[in-house]
Amino acid sequence: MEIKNKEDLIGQLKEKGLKITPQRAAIIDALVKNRYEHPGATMIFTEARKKAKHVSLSTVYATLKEFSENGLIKQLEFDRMENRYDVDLSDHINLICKRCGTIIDCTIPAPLEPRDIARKSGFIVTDTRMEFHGYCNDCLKRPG
Amino acid sequence: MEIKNKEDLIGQLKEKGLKITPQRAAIIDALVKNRYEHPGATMIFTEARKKAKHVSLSTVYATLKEFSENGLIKQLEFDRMENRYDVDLSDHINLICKRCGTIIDCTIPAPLEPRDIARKSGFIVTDTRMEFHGYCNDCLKRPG
DNA sequence: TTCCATATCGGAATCATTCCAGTTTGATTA
DNA sequence: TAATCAAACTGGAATGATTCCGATATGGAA
Repeated sequence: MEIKNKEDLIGQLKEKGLKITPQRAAIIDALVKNRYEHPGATMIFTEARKKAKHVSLSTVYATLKEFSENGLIKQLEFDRMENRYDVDLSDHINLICKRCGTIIDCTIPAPLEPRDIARKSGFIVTDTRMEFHGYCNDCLKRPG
Repeated sequence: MEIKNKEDLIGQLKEKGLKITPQRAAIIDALVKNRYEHPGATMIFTEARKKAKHVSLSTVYATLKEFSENGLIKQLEFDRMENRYDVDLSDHINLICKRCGTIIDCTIPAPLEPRDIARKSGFIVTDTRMEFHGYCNDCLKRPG
């Protein structure tokens, strides 16, 4: 499941027991069509409106959250910038431009060497962010 | 410069031509003293107040931003959670608990294998975040 | 001591995101 | 095909971390 299309995502929705609505179809369209832009909620809202006239921003947010939580897409979180969404769930590095916000997928495997990245893509790495999210030992022991 | 203390940071301030104020000294104290907690602005504010009675939250934010931009500390950015600050600028992985927000430093080198991390630390990785921030090719060509 | 660029201040503004309470609807079942 | 209801949608209000603002204070060079 490297390259997901609309049908794949709708299939996943059904599997999870989630409903397929015109709004969701339009949002999926927007996500797939603009996959390389790693669109944010605003762009998805604008794009989705072209297909389904009646989509609200609240719905776009709720839907993107729902999709993320169900593993259909990945949410790339930021601080003073809109979150962005990625349909490509495979392991890859995101090259994020501090100036223009462009996000480029980088599939160079294993040894994460900023120098290699730079040489191969022309991207200059000033700051690396490598985080693993999950559950710490203490929380795993604690019930709840 | 693996383990930074108060004097190191004040030295860096001088080097950069930044002023040393009671507020900044108190903020540096808070940063160093709570380094393993990776404190957020609120905790730094509370801690700094214990030393310097007159520090405002605005100043804390401005100062942390200033310090981050000048490379004295590293800002760990989040979406719906306070940003956190790290005095340790060496390459390391941050293990972030999704439930309690604890941030644990992980100094395992090279091949970033979630399984290894889990085995060595008892941390269960559900989500990896590896991002390189910098400048893309297009932006480098463009003037400004 | 003077001086001024830099810091600090509190309060208002920002803005992406979430919450809420009321309405609509997909899709299951009879 | 209609009835049913949990799930989804809606717009507007609320949230909350962070930034902005214009005024005031001050570190440290001369």
